[in-house]
Order: sequence, then C-alpha cells, then structure tokens
Amino acid sequence: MRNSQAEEIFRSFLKAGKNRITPERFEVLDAALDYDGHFGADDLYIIMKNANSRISRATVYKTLELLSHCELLSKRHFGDHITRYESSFKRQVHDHLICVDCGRIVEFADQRVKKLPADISEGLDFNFESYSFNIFARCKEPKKCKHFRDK
Amino acid sequence: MRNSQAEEIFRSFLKAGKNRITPERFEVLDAALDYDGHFGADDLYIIMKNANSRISRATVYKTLELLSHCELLSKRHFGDHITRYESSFKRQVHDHLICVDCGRIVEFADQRVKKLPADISEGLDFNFESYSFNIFARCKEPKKCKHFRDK
DNA sequence: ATTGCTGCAAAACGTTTGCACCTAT
DNA sequence: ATAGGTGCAAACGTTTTGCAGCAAT
Repeated sequence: MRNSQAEEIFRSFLKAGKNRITPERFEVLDAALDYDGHFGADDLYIIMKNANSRISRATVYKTLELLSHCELLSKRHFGDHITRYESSFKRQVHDHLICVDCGRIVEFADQRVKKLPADISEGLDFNFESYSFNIFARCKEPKKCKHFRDK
Repeated sequence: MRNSQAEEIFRSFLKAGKNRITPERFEVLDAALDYDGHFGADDLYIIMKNANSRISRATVYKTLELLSHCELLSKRHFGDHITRYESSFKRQVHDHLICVDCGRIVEFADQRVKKLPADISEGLDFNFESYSFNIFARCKEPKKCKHFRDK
C-alpha cells in the first residue's frame, strides 16, 4: 500500500541531501510502512523477495538506514544482535517491554520516562540526542504468551 | 589479580548447576574483574592471549556467559552489535550515557529511574526481570571528547 | 568411568563492501 | 555526461558450534 504523505517526506529528504529518487527506495518505504511491528532488514528483504520484487539485500539495508535518518522509521535494539526498525510515521514516542519467555514486544508510553533522557544529559553536561529504554519481563499469564512470537 | 570473594561466589554458582570447577574459568573471572570498564568478549580474549594465556576463544565466550548468569558481570548492549560486559561485583546499579561523537561511556545512577522498570512491568501485568536504559548524547565540551575512546 | 570442558577450526549470523553495469539528474 | 544507485557475490566482525582429546568428578 502506498502512503503519499510519507513518500513526500522521503522525497524531500532525498532531495535535501544529494540522494537520488529511485523506484527501489520507494518500494522499500512502502514495504516498511506496511509491516505491522518490528522487523529486521533481512526480514523485509525476504518478504519483498517472496512478493517477487527484484530488490537486492544491499538496497534494502541502505534504504532502511536512509528512512531512519529522515525519521520515517526508528531503529531499535532489543539486546540481541539484530537491528530492528518500526514505522515512526504518525506514531507517538514509546518504549518497549520484551517478554523473555516468548519474545513478544509490548509498547508503552510512560510520562515519567519522557523528560528523563534530556534532563540527565543536561545534568552530565551533554546535549541529548536519543535514548533507548527496554524492559525485559515475564508475562504473568503464560497462555497469553506461548503461542505468539514477534522476533 | 585474584579476588577470593568473587571466586567463592563463582564456585558456589558452578557447583549449584552441574558445572565443573576448572582453572580456565577462574582465569577468565580474574581477567574480567581486572578490566576497568566495558569490554567485549573478544577484547578480553585478545588481552588474555597477549598475556600468554593458553585460553581459547570458545572458553572465554562461554565463561563470560556463566559469569553474567551468576551476576558477577553484567551484560550490556549499546546499540552496536557487540555484547559488552562489566563487573557488577560490589557495584551499584547504574545506567549509561554514550557519547555519539567519541564513544565515551559515562555511567550515572538516577533515583528517578530506579523504580520505573518494575513499576511499569507490574502495570502491564508482567513480572520484572531486567532492563536497559541508554542515553546517546554529545559532549558539550568537545575537548573532553575527541581524544578518548572506550569502544 | 563417566560426563563435562577444552582448544581448534569451521560455520553461522546479520551486515557491509567492491565492483561492473545502469539510471536519475 | 556524470555522479550516484543497483544487484550480486564475496568479505566482514562477532559469536556459536562440532569434534577429538582431556580433566574434574
């Protein structure tokens, strides 16, 4: 599914740098926004290949990087060695709780977290840039848990 | 340098599982506690090899895993694809600010963070296990920054 | 005696890179 | 025309694994 508003943001971002506007880049944008949840670059590559795309792995990796620079996607690290992305287009800031039993990822937005990163940065004489806050926990109701995986 | 108190904790932990007590494991413990800061498994392997140890990479990786299970070390992920460890023996809980310019890691312990992970877990009907909170920022005084690397 | 641990090398994994060809500008 | 992008395969850096011999129990 295409999203013309996101495409316009990406187009402007590409023009602003010396980046070219190519069909492949928009193909990756569309696939990424279609994905519901958190995905690794390789996941998206496989999905696109299965949908008969002629895209290359290299293009997917590079384009996801571009999309996170223009803040259409955000990059996440959940403690394994995979870089994950999720759409940040029209989404509020949030953090993640990861179930250590099944890998399920629960998003939360807690007011108390909001100002902390910038406050603490200031206190240490740094200019705040970004942060990552992950909680690892076990679901109290295992039945909610066992049959679901978002890895 | 050897630390007999930490060795005793490790020894008990090993006995409690069906793990054997071997000289190699204590060699890794000693090297890890000697390291001042955050290190990757391979860093420690190289250091030990340079000190003429006969240890193998596999043993270092596996032993660090054991040491983090018995909480003598804690495992950290700073957003690159390296698993880092640091001593948690007799150290207070803390979080990290990483300078995006030079990679310097500053530790901080902020009271406001303390109860958050367990509180939020409860609120979402999970049993809290662990958390990770990293801030990425830029040093306001670049001179403090440029000449230092802790990667 | 048994079972787990070791060192080694090879494999695995996600990711990046070099390159020849192609395409947006 | 030219700088930059693409697809492919090979290389990369970190971590894991298979295995034969070894050592703790």
